[in-house]
Amino acid sequence: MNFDLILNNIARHVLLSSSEIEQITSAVTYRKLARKDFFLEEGQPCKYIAFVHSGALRAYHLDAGGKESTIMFALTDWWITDMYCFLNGKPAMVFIEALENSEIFLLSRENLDRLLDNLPKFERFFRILMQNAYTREQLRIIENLSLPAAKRYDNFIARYPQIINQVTQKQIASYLGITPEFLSTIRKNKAKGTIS
Amino acid sequence: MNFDLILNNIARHVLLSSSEIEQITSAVTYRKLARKDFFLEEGQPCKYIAFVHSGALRAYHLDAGGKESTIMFALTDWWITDMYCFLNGKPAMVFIEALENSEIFLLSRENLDRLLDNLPKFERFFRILMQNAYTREQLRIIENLSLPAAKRYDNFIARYPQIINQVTQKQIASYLGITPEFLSTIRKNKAKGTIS
DNA sequence: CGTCTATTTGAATGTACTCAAAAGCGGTGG
DNA sequence: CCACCGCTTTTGAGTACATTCAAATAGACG
Repeated sequence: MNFDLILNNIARHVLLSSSEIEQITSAVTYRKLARKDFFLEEGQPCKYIAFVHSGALRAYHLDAGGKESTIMFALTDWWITDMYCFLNGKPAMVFIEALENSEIFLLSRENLDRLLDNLPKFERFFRILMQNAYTREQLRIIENLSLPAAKRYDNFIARYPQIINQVTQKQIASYLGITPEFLSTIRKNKAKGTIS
Repeated sequence: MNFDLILNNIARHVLLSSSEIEQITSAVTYRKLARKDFFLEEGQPCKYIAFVHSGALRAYHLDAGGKESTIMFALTDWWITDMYCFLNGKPAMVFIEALENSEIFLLSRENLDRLLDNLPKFERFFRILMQNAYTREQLRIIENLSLPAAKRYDNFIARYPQIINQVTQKQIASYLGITPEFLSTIRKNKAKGTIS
């Protein structure tokens, strides 16, 4: 089992001793997901937080009318779960599916709590993880409120340039809160402006 | 100086010893804000996180066209700042103004870091604060993407029933991402449905 | 009391959506 | 490995939701 990626992800924020490394690696479990497998389904208990070792996942909400709203993408080296339901023991509000064959590390609520209780470094790491998640979502809210769809698309592409190879336009549209048809016309208009 | 409210806010998540209480109370400073005073202005350094001891604040973004987008409200017993800029030392992206005469406690970045370094309990408290902030924003994003404006308004009123006495409709509209005129017609339609 | 801002109302406009159909592309199985 | 099938993307027409602009009314603050 290769823990380099997940340990480096943590070590980017806190320095880990070999004992701490040992406790962390023994707290997580490895799992493979095939393309289109679900890591989590709406209504199910959300028992784990996932670290993406390889591949790509997507979390989305499905409303009564069947409309998908993409909450987040998680590429390699990202953490993902339905955080509210994971932390509060509620049934999941979202689906999380593998966009391609993926490998993830799972951390259960009980093991997370044990790490938080026993390793001050991990408490700090998780605090920083939550800080970053919060400020990222805050920024997304500011953009959703203040920018038109075309500009939000530009920013998305600029911020996550590598993502376009792994997700469909339909999925990007549902992340931006617009229809795939409308994203298509946005892209057409953009192309018109370009001299090639 | 009455620290009961802020200490209780923290003690809701972690138990504090008298030494810890002493370190926390000596890390914060008290400040009064008159109605319409700014706690923070766009472009300025964001040096503090604020705890609202009394009154109410509002954070909003102002775009090039002069349109306001309300990021969050903070009533009594809430924490507020431009978290991204506070944590990363960037100039503020938002204005934070007092909606009425208010009293706040300020915690500087340096003092926050000291508390995080010296008090594991405070690190835990702040982690939980960030967790809650993150999951709240996540929920807001889901609603913004999947619900029509009228439903978002209902949810807002249901979630923060006391807030309607302290903020204007114009401010609520800018929180929901719609114009005040449109919120007005939403309310009119709602009233029509009601037999009184 | 007077002024300034918020709220309501209505008309005209525009942005983004729905529906439908054609074209493109990718995955899968023969 | 190619051909088919299904899903994604594009395109266009018609529509609906929400905006802009303007003006009248109401309400709040100094």
